[in-house]
Amino acid sequence: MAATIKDISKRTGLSLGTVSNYLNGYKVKEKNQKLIEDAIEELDYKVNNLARGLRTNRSYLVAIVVPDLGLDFCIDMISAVSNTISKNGYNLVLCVLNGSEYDKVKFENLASQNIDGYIIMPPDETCHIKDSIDEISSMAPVIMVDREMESENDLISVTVNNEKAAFDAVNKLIDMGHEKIAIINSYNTISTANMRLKGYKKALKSRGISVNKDYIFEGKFSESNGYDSCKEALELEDPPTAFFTTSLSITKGVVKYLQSSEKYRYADFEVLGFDTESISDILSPKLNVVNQPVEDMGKFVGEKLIKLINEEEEYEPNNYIFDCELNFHDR
Amino acid sequence: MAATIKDISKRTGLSLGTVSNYLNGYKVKEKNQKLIEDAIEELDYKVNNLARGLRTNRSYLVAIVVPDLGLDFCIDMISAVSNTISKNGYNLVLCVLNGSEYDKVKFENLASQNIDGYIIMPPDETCHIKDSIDEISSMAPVIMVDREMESENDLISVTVNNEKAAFDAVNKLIDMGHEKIAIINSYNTISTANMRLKGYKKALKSRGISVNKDYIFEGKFSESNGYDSCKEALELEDPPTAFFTTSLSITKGVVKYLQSSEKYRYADFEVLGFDTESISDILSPKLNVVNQPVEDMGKFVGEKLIKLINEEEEYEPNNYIFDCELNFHDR
DNA sequence: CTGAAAGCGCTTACAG
DNA sequence: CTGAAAGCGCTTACAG
Repeated sequence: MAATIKDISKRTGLSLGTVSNYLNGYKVKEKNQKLIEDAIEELDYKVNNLARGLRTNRSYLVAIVVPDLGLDFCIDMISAVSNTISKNGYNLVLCVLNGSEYDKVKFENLASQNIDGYIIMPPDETCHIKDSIDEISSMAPVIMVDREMESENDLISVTVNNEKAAFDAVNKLIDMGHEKIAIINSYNTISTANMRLKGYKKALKSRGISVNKDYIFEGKFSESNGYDSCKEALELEDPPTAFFTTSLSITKGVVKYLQSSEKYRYADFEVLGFDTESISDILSPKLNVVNQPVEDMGKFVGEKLIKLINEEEEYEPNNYIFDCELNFHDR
Repeated sequence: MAATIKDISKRTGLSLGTVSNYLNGYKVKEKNQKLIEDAIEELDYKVNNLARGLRTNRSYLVAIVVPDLGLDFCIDMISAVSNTISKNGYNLVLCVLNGSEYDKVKFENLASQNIDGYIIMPPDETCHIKDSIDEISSMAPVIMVDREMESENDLISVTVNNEKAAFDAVNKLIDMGHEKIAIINSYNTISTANMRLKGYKKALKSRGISVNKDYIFEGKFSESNGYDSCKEALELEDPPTAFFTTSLSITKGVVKYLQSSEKYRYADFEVLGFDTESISDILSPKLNVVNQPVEDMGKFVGEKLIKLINEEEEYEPNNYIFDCELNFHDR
């Protein structure tokens, strides 16, 4: 059996309250402090967070809810958040909501753990958990990340300037001489996808290039969407010369098609994708990349959440917007 | 304030015990059951796992400790485990031990959460947490994954047949006509790396090819190790014609070097790597892959841990070994 | 600075 | 099948 505060109390002859005071950083007579420290050492005492949490209404648990561990963005976000909160003594509970029938149950399991704060990247089918988010957000601070989502309570959200990033990226492709640019995107019910499409259209228009509906592809953030859309695009009478892809998996699908095709060569097309840094270097020529500042975002989100939990800051609904970085290779 | 069992008790006129019995699936008069269910519905009552856990010594938390979220193996393992345990009402706490000075603190934070069971993929510098693992393993079931590690208490471990997989893979390269095969590996203090090196040597010997020390590279499981080692290998007087790489990141480094080199072409070398499925298809020619059955392993580990937690199974130290699958492309 | 006591929300024998 | 009571390990006013 693990030692409890009671054991420390018995061994030192001090009351529970005094031991507790020491544990929580309150003043204790130096002599007693020594006594307690020795007892802790000898009994190998560890605070029981369950008990502490029951009293203080704290679990020291932060939850991060993500739609898909296949997305580099998610992984990097988890990594950054994990780092930040662990420095503050918090642990990270990971909840993957992949659109399955279990999502609701998973979220309820989460809710029963008295989580101190939530970081949520909404899955595609947001409806599943919309109510749950509303409910949770009245219990603990919630920060929405990456994708916006309408909610009863206004929430803090942290996103990237998707429209501007797409606008800049497509402009760069035009600078390089491309006019026939396809976009392979997710559904525009997802806020990020919608914004990227907007930026794409805006860029074309700003340069006097008309938007060709045939060049706009919608599907999942998946390899097969990239693969199939690329195939379809190249079968057009007037096929595109460049591809603007809005996720790593879509980009992979496009490259896969180009590499496996007998008719086309990857090197003959310009491919520009969101979040593709990790595979850019292994291709020749390299991919062009729209980099999201995930690490910065994760750190920001983690620190913000801790402050909200500690009530060092008031919860004020706001949308924090980060800028992307373009990384074009030289040809 | 969230409703408690007390509120339900008041509203229904039943005792705390009866409500608790209902909640835990014990028999309750049908009439009372209805009463309770209505009250739960109206008050939107949710069990407080903190309180329940304090009594039952259960946190409904399973922890997974990983060395690096950059490894596909880790991600897939997390994904599989998460899926499995969430079906059983458990939540997953993620702890990333990346070899930093904070590792020890992170692990202690974990330990204070009364985790019901641990899944641990040891980081490179196992020494950091060796003691902690010994300590933890006397409190809750621990399953070691991927890498073996000596420990005071014998533990359950789940690994892949690394030696055989490497043996088979290198044999296949020899079948394809290669004799000058470099291995770019991690340090052989890591059990997986050590086993893979053994298999590599064994394969060469079994085919009468002498092991050339110049072809054996050791470093981190990192892109830069792959890149630098590949460069070094090709600068040898008698450079290799094939590369056997033991991780995704190493493989990426090798491919990156070959793609960016002016002297060499990626297509002229055979590259065979562990865990490289995710990037195989976007290269031409495709990569040869040693696939670890991560999903199966994760499911197995998750289910095993739940059984151990529920004491449906005795904890018996054992090493469960899974087989890898080779995936060679046709040239 | 310290001690005694109440209580966080739940479960668990024990009577009945 | 149900109720009263004790207790899980901690914190928190409140006296002193």
